[in-house]
Amino acid sequence: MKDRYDFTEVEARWQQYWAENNFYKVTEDPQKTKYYNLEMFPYPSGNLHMGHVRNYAIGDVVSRYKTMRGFNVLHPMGWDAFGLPAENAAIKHHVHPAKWTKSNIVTMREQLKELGISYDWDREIGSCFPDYYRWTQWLFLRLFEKGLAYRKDATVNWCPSCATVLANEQVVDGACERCDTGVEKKKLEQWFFKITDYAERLLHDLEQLPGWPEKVKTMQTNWIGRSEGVEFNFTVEGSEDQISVFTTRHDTVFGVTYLVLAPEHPLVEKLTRGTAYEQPVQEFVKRISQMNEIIRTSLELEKEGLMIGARAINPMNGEAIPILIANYVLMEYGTGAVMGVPAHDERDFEFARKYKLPIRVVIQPAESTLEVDQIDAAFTGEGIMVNSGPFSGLPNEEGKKAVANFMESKGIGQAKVHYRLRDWLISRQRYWGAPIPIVYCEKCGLKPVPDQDLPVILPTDVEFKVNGSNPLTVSPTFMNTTCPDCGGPAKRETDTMDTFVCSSWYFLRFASPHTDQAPFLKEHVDYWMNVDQYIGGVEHAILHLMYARFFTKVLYDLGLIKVQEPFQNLLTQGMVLKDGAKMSKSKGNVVSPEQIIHTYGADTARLFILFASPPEKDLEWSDQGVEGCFRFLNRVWRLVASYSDRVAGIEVPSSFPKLEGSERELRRWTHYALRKVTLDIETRFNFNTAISAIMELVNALYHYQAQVAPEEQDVRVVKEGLESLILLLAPFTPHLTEELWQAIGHTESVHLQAWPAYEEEALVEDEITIVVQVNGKVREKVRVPAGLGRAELQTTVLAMDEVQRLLQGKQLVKVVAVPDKLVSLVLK
RNA sequence: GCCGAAGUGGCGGAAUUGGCAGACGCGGCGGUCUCAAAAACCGUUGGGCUUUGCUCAUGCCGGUUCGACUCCGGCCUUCGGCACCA
Repeated sequence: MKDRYDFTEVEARWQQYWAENNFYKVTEDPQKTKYYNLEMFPYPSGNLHMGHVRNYAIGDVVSRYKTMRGFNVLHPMGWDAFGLPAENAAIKHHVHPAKWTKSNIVTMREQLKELGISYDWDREIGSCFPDYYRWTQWLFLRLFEKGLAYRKDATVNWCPSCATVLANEQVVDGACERCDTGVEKKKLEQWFFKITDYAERLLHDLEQLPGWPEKVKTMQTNWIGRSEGVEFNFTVEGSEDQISVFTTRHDTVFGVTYLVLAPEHPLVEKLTRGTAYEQPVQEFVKRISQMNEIIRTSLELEKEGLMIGARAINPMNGEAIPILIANYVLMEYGTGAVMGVPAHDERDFEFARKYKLPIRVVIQPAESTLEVDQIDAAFTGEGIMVNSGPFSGLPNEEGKKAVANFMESKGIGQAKVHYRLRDWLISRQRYWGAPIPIVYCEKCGLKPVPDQDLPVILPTDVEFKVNGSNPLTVSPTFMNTTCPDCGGPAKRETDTMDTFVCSSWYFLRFASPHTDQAPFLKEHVDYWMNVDQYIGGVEHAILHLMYARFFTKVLYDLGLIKVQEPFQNLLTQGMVLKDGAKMSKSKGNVVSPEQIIHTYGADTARLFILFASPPEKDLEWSDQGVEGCFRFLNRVWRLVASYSDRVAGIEVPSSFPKLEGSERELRRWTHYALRKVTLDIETRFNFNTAISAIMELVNALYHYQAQVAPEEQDVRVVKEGLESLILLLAPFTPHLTEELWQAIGHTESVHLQAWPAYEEEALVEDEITIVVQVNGKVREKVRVPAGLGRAELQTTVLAMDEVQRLLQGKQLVKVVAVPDKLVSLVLK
């Protein structure tokens, strides 16, 4: 064995060994318990960044640990390979997106291999390849058949400079993330997935996910935004027209003093046509609709409204109240009309003050009395209903039920649940995405592409213009097709799918990555699903994780899979920071993984990133910390090298006789580390404390080496320590440990070994240090036999000279003795 | 504004069930080796003080307890998410 730790040579050699032996290939094995471990697949942007390294290092520890524990581990990797940057590269560098993406994949695959991550590369997939997106299209068609994919007019984010629609997440502070042009609102016919049909299940089934962080579940709950209320109608005075409103405060329905419609409400035009209000209302509506949504929905924007001349009748008390339109009422939520109760709603109060609308108190708080002419804020708390006809005197929560029942029995309205969640807009006016498999026939109209004609392939003979327009719309070879029904001329849909569609089912494709019969084979998916451990950044807490859950439920309903939730356990890793900020080119604080790997090796990089912080917390990068980890691995190397010749031929006995002194101490450290590392990984993924226990074992081994003369050393105890050290370190630093495992006399890979068990007896100590506290402060320490009972412990401690000295001149009020821990004395 | 998370040495962090606060690592200081340096190794390292010991100290104020980083009440700060959702 070499004296020096040559990481470059060691890492290259073992990577080659793993590749040549297809070492991490996995197949379905009904004899073994499966474990599906998945990290979020990356967008192939060109290079791995530290966030990736962290994500995949964490995942690799889990995989290698579970494998050593005897599980049949599925650990795949692929590429979320459609998306905007490829098109930007096409425009800027005149490379085709496919070519650019492929070369990025080659680079990043190489980098992942250099990190020594244990992927089954035979299962690699890429969402931009026809053998994958064929099935994305196939799944689209299943949603289409179920009515879950549909077209409707929608107001979308439009970048005039790029001539395309942007996703909400591509709009940063009201501007296009790419060219910084202000985003406009535009009405376009777009494709949607009806995720709102699944709102209740998506919300309810969160309860079935105890292995998810509370934080993520809360975020999803808020995003779905369930609210219970009633929907009921006001009648427009002197006409048959009904205005439906939704409210969660039906207990305040007798306090309604006006009605507000969204400017886009369909009745606005009808009610003002030919009246004196027509002109000003039209101007108002035009002005509001030209505002972009970011400004319009910001809280800073002052509430603005306008009377439209008509009045509405409150069905509960027959009162006629004015109708207004206002900028703060959204057409997309509820019914697009809101009842105004200024006394009990902050927004209504502000609005009523501004426009001198009447205010009527209908809920009185318990402690005080609200007077209309004195209140300076809405009262939104609990109280007793007043001025509310037959409901006066009821506590408002009870009143809610009574009003709802009354409305239902009289046919005025009904209880209803609304959600904040909107349908998922999936169409993009982009080239580099999965084409939506739809054609428009002049005669037959909108027709789905038949399954056997899939995939609808992206054409390659296209040109990318600087203005960013979708080249599909000017590609005759793509656009012109024939109708699957009548054979007549037809045009293809030129929109492509949001990349989140592709990533909503990729975890299923890993079960059968190469089949051309179906998106996945049932026997494979039923064996592997669901994902036992999913690991990725918290930035996907809502979008990706919600969409993937939605797809899973749809596929369950279609009978294609047996699980209703895709990810059993979720680990959201923290960010990698440098100087307290997220690494970014503009801040100039980027540390390149390649650079670190070439200077210190992959094992050092992995070890540092796992040691610096627990996985779910943010991690502060430290060059000196990396060096510390490198020093540690060198220390491990030299330790093993110093013993390798002496221990190679030695067998570690299955049990040791009762040892004393240094040998006993060393065994205690060995088994302490075995226990600590096992529990830290098993129960809470705290790799940082697991690694510190391994460091303590190394310190103990060095200590033993320094304290005991070479000829006195017990090589069996040493070898047990070294073997434990190497096995415990194997999931963290896979290359180094392969090398060291061989060096101490083994021929099989360290990663094929069983995870070592710890021995409780080796941890037992004969004597324990007990702390003596006086009035809560530590005053003395004493060694006593382990397991000494409460009474004996108390007697022993009280008999001590030092303790007697402390007691002098004081009165002993109370003694608390905790075996193996402390004795606490209360003195007066 | 609402929801959530977090505040511990010079720094990253540890303390798993209420029981010695600061494990492990970084950095600092002192030493060994060396002509010298690097590397490596050994020792030391929360602050203060009148230094065999005492005292302060886990964001702040209070409470419960023999005993609180940990539990309870009230605040402050930072970060993340949502934000006119009727």
